[in-house]
Amino acid sequence: MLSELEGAIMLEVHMRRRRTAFQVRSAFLKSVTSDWSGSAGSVYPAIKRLEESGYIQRTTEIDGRGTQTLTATSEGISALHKWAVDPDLSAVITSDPFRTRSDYLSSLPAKKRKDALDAIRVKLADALIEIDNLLDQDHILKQSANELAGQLLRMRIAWLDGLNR
Amino acid sequence: MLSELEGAIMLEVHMRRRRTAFQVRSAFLKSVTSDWSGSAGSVYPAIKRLEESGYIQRTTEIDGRGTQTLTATSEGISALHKWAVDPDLSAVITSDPFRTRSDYLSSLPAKKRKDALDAIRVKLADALIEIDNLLDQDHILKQSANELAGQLLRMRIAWLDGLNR
DNA sequence: TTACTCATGTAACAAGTTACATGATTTA
DNA sequence: TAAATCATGTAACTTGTTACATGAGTAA
Repeated sequence: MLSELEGAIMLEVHMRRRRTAFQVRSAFLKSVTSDWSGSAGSVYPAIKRLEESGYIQRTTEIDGRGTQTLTATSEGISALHKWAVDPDLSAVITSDPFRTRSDYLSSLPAKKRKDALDAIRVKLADALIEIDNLLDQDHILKQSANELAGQLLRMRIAWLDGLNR
Repeated sequence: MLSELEGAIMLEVHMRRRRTAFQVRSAFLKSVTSDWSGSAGSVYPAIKRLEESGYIQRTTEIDGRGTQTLTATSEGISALHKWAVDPDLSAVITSDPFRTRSDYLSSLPAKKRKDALDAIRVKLADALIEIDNLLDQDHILKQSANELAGQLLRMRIAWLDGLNR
């Protein structure tokens, strides 16, 4: 089964029909939801693995720059589908730094707590604005993901507001 | 700054006043929100690091079993607080397998999509029942975390329902 | 006495991060 | 022509996973 990073790379390559490793990296680097750092040391080896598994095909362009265009093979598309629809993977609750801290934060004495929560709310509001801006633009391929990220932030803010009352 | 795993270990040790490494591991292993696997190979080295940083103190009990009780030092408590209230860490949007798949799932043709979403909804409902059961019990120290995990699952289910309409 | 739980740890392996290294093309 | 961007990759290091190794205490 594909790893989360491998699946995300396959998604980029397949959904956009063709991508270079550099474009995949850039997408991760720019993503507001910092799912993956997009570090060269993770993306290039992962693509190498996907190629060795026969999920990705590489075509070297004749542009002197050595640009390599990646496309998903039919086996790659199958593997991607299997990975994407697996119900267990979609039900997993992964680590959330906000959730990890929530009980500690709510246990703080009122004054200290208010200061901490106010600073956090500011950052959450900033992040939300950034995501809402994205939703106003094109980004058709990431619309649901950005929508869900926005909902997550709103959920956190609502939780903070519930505490301070 | 503490890593997420180190912070979570400090939280366990500090919030419960004293813990053995085994108890910390067990808490992670049993946790419904599978934030950390609780593997021995991650917990024991992390505790070693925390001890070397002077954040945790180790007392070996005289029970023949070699049980080692861990307590947080005052430096450890300071580091924990700094880590817990850092606004940037609370605003981070970490990887979410459900969100990663959301755009792919919504792009599927109606029939295929319905089958996939139905299977996922079943798993989400199961996970939600498990969390709601936990909330009915004691678990005072993890109440907020479990509450937020439940809200996350409800959010996913609502998103699925929105698609199938 | 057998099985389970409590208890600590290491070794091999896999995967990710940061930093480095290199060079072509484009834009100001 | 200098700076930014496009483009690919490796090396050292850190962290985490799986599996192994060991042994004491407890309950059936």
